[in-house]
Amino acid sequence: MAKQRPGRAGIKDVAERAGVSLTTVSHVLSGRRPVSEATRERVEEVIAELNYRPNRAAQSLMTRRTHTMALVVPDITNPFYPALAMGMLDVAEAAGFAVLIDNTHGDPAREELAMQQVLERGVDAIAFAGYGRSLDVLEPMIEAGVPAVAFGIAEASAGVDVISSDDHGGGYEAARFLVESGRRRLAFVAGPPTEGLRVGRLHGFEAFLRGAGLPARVHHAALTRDGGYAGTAALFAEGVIPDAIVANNDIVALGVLDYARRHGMDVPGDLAVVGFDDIDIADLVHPALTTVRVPAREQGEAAARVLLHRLDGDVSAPHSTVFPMALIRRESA
Amino acid sequence: MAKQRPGRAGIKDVAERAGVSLTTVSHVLSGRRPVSEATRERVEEVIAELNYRPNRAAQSLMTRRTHTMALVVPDITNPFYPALAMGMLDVAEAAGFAVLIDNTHGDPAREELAMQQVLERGVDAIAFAGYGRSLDVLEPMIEAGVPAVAFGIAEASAGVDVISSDDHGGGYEAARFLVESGRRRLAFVAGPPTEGLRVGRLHGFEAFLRGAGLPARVHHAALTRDGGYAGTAALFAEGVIPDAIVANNDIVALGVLDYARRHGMDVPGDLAVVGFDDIDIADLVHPALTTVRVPAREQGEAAARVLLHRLDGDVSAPHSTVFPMALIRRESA
DNA sequence: ATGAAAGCGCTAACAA
DNA sequence: TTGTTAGCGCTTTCAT
Repeated sequence: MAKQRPGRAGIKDVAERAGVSLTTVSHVLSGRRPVSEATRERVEEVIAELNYRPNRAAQSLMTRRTHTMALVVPDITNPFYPALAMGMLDVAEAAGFAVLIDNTHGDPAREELAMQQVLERGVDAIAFAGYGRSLDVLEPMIEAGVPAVAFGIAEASAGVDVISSDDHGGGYEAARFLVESGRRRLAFVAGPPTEGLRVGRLHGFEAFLRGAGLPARVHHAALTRDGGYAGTAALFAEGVIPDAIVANNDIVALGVLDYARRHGMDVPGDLAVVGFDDIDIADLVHPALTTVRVPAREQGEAAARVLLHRLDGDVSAPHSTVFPMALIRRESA
Repeated sequence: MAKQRPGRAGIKDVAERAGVSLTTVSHVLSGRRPVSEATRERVEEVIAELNYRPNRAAQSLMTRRTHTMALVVPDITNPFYPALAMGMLDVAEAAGFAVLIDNTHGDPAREELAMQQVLERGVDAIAFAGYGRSLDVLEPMIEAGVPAVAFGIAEASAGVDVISSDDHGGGYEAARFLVESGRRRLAFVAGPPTEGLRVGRLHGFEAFLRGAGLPARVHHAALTRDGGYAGTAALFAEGVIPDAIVANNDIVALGVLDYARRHGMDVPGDLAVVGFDDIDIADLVHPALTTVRVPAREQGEAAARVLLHRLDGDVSAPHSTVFPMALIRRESA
């Protein structure tokens, strides 16, 4: 009777074969209403026999739920995001949700496109990672009542939950660690001064040193390996020779290491180096990089959990979850 | 009149407001039947006014198409897959498809679950990457008529297209390059002999040397950094001292580099080292690793394209696409 | 060139 | 505990 793609059984087939109504079958599946043990068994038998699987499209049409969430990232190729994605996938899938990934290349136009998709497809919730820009893109989600979380922004704003890591604390700890291991002439290779995101790292670093009554030298450079090299060169060229350098991220730290190697310095003997992120390569380079780890996987898990809660009816005020960063001691400091 | 989630307009609203029938609106959207210029304009106006977006679930119910493909990978955290994913995402999205990513952790149970999902959700096509195991998991897809492509398997088999890279050629080129740059005592640190996948690299390596009348030493070790170290140690311990080592992948090559550094060898002076994959870190270590690049992004793009073709009605015999590998010359050889 | 009407496969009042 | 019935928002014959 049901036609679906030949071979695919429909709820109608099940009902017929089991000698019950559509409704009953629907209810043994959803459990939203009591069904006698005998009937349930019979139906379940038939379901197995026919290898019946409900059609999600039809379900969604009625329930307005797709059991799908979207993860929007600027660059899936940046190792931070796969780690985050894995965390999100694991908890989402465990809850029966599928995850749709969108790669925007940081392009605002594609970000908006992603939002359109979410709306059209009836995606139930969205996790958004941009490059530190504002949350305006999420406006349509809020309007449509689609639960949303954003990564990396410190403040939970109107309608969106926020997941981030404690950059300030990480910078603070890095400085503290260095000072406690005897360093006194610390410097920080930061990103361009305009870069709004991740300045917490620098601020935390400065905060500790201020408290310790030690000077904090800072050089702004590009957030690249070359930037790290150049920044270090600048630091060594002008003023006091540093005995420890904290880099804004691991890639930059690699540039610092390059400089040290090129100039025959011993790391960590002559110069201690600390990075941020704990990217995969951090423990593969030589000397292995001491770094402040940002919990990517955990953020992904948290995002999925928050979203799941919201879908479960949690309507409390938007929440901000901040993950502590952890100093990973390796060889470079 | 239409109720949807308050604020969301339905096709009915558009029809009413434009003073035409549902049918007409549907057709200006799909273009599947001529509509007078005047009507089309009016309808499009209203669509814009109401910010109308068709409901995909309803569409799918009729058309049996979700404009969604699934990408199933064993470990999204392995840098190869994000690159592949990005390629796939870019071409899929350009064609109006969304991509659902599944991370199986290489677990057969989760692989099967992914297949179930694909079936239930009516995903239109699937790209599958396993850990070199058989394609039996894809059986349900073939049965259901869902276009499927598999990565890394050389032979296109019943019902599934295949995308892979030319491991044999890569191994061959690595050996050739080394010999042409004057090396004569080449060795290969391979994975466990049981490992079916990626032996092409070794075979290609051996093939060239055989042709060149040169001996090919091989040591099997774990496919880890430590494995690379141990394999190298073994090679140096027994028999002729090699002047060039090709490692089964970059991580293993890192282990080789470790050994060289530890024993005060100059790379590439005393020992040339070549890896496989060109993972991100390859050009970040010191010395920067010469490696044979496997085209991850390209494979993802190709997969999406093949799938799109199949969905377009291409019913030719399953095809196998093999991408050439490219030797990336850096400092280690 | 346009409309009316019949579903797609399912859920959810409302009855019994 | 179970069944009847009316849609969900859209596409698609079949008429006009």
